[in-house]
Amino acid sequence: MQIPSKYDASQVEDKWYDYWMKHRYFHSEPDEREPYTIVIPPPNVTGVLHMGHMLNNTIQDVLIRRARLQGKNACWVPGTDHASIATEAKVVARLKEQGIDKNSLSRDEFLKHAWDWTHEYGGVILEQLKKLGCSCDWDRTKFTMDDDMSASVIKVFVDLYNKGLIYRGYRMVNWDPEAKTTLSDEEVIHEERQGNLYYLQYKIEDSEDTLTIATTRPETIFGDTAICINPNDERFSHLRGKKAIVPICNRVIPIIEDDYVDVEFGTGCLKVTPAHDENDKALGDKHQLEVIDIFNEDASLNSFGMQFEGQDRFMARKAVAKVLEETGVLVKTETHTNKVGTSERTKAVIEPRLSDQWFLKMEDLAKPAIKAVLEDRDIKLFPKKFENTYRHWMENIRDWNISRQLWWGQQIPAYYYGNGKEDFVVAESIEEALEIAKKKTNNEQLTTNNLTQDTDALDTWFSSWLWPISVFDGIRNPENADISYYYPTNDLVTGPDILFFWVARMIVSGYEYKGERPFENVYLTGLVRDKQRRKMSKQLGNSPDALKLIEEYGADGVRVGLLLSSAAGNDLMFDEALCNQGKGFANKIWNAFRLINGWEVAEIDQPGSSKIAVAWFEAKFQNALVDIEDHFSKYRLSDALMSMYKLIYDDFCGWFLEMIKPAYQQPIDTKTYDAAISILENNLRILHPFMPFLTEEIWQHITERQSREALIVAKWPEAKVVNKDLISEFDFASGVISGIRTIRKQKNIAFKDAIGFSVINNEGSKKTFDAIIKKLGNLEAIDYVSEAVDGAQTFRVKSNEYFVPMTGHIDVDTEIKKLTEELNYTEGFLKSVQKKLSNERFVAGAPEQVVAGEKKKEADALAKIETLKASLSSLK
RNA sequence: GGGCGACUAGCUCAGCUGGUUCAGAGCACUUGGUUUACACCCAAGGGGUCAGGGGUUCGAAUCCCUUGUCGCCCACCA
Repeated sequence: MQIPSKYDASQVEDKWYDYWMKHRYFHSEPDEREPYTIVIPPPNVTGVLHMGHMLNNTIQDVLIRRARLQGKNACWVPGTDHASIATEAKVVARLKEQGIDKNSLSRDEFLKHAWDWTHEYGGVILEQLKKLGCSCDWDRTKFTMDDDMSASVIKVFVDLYNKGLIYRGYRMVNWDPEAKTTLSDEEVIHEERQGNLYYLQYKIEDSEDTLTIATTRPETIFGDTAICINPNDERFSHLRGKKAIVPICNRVIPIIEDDYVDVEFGTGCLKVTPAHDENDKALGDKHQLEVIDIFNEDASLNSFGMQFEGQDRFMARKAVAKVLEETGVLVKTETHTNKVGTSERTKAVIEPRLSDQWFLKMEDLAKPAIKAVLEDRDIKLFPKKFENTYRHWMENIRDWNISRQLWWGQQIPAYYYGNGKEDFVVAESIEEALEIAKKKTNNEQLTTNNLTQDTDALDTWFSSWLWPISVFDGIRNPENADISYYYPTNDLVTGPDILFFWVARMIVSGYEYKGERPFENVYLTGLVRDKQRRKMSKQLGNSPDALKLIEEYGADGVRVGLLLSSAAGNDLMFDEALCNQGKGFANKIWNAFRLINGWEVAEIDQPGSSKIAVAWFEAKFQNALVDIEDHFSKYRLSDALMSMYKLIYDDFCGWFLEMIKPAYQQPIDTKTYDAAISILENNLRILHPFMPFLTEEIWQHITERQSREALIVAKWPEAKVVNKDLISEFDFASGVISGIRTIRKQKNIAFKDAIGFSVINNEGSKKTFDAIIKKLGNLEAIDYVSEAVDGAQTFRVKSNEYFVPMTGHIDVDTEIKKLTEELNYTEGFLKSVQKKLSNERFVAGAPEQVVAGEKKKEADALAKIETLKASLSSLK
């Protein structure tokens, strides 16, 4: 059978994915094994795969595949999120393209369009995850708006309401004028913006006095209901109790005093607009000021804006400023940078707005979640630095605005039976609501027709915060077999940007609804950036097409590329060159397989060099296994991968295969061949989580004649005792081999020409690897001698001296120069060691081990100096 | 404004509670190589006052202080 010398991922990947699916290897059912569970951070149902997803899901797949190999019952639950605000915006935009105005549709009609959209695009991203090799249990795929998922959300809402934790309140909230909905505080991103500070002159009633006020938002003067000065500010003491006149609209407003006002800032007086600023609202409440809302829901001015009615706030700002300037009210403008809240989703500038909204009280709910992470350490965050961030947020947690003025989402299960603010009941269904309403009103005549459901939908995060429970139906059926078996889940892999949105809230809901943690470890990945450290984004166009990358480098190549340099929590500087390195690695392994596969096996004796090679690699493998285990325990996946990379590239391909490789067209002995196969298989086992396709392909090639199960469900290698002595003996031997190669290079001796070789074994080194040195150095023999060999090139490893006899002329001067340099260096080194050792405080203060180490260095250096001197004198 | 974290080779990063893992890795680079597994390869190399300054110590990349630069999170100053 002809095997191509280049590994072609495209020929392989779909084949194995189908094979795994067909054999249902990804599927999990509760059994007697230990469970290992991950729930996917559900991507937006209509989203497409980007680099962040690739990284995130590669990590999850590595973890889940490793757990599967370790014999655990691995279950990775996939799914998508309805992403109410983003999806609704997309649907509205699409309708607009079709000439349909959302407002002309009924809620049900709109939802039908939204579901059509969801069915059309929904799940594309999940199909893309399959290309990446993700071994999710697709039978368990969930969507946050599935009937059972929505029912869980509603049930939780009702429960929290009945516990008194959900309330409806008239509050200042974050209003997104573009999406025309409120947002939670977490969905507001503060950005620094360059703006102006406008100095406006207000007239004082019945007086010639004026008052200058600095504001960033002149258009809000129509909502002014007071001027505030600091009571301690003597500059304004003459204005106490007087009234000011708002320019343009000429409303007369009181001048109030409050020490909230900073005398240093601006002019030391503040215009108070209670409808459009949270602080002003607080001031207004304190001083019982009128509240004038001047904006429509799209943040254009309403009738209070007079001639500016209908203008957008930013247009109005300019227009108002212009009129104020013309009328002499605007005395000056200064540039001013300030932080502006923007919508996470629509990027629109947030407008503080007073409205009736639903809130969840967080303070008490947060307590067990704080304790779990920071005191009991039941949940561990990787990297640990995020615990500080978590603490800060949780300890200053504010009530969560959970209502959205959207249709795409779970509709709030509150039913109004009258016009009063409190005339509502909360229930899981309208029928239940009716019963409660009847009791509450003592009115048996009420029918469902008298009830109107609240039109708001719930924040998407109010459904995803239940994800680890609701995907197992643990809200509706708390004792069911799945939730009992899979919950709590093990690891959660996500980005730090949703630590508050999602992770913290899942912890909260986990303790509230299951009484225990939702997961044990949280692996927070970094952002994927480009080489220039820029965030990858659609606008910049610097985000590569995920599927194209997979086409070009293979899923395995991309996975390796992503993980080669991505420590938890550190941003990942993505470079396609890394994927190419991954692809190259795949090809390297492929060719190692080709080499072994091509050998003819014969019943011949095993050479001593092969026997020791096998023992040595086994030691290296076990040593690496310990390292890898340690890296995994710390979620250092890059380091685990790098350990494997070096093990396979250097130790396996570079050394081991060269050690056992039979001479050209010679057969290999059975013992060595079997050992090589078994070693290759172990390599494939540990590498499988990172490179599932390539490893499965080779595994199946090997096992063609043995008919075993697929690699995906094979067993992770067992840990054995590491033979450290063998490893260090070889490290010495490899130094000798390097020395030989260097001389070959310097003297242009082709590898195929065997050379003579002698050694003065001052170190008393063992001869374990002599056969290997002979083979890899292509030596005629290794002669142990006690005298320096004349007419030879020399090199030293520690105090051992090695000689390669040369037939031609030896350049004595060059040899002397080389030896002298080495001698000078070693003497300098010895001097520094001896200086340390002659320092009494060092000898007294340092631990014994360290002092012994220094003494050993001294002895080694002395021995080496002796041999160098001997060589030198013999040359002279 | 408050907090957190980083700064080590050209690049990306390891270096835990001070001393044999102490100056490292991978990539890149230089030089040589048609050694029949692989040029997506092999071999041999070069390269860093561990951001600057100070301190503690017998000993500091590692601990402390300070300056600088960058990043992130939080925060209602018009």
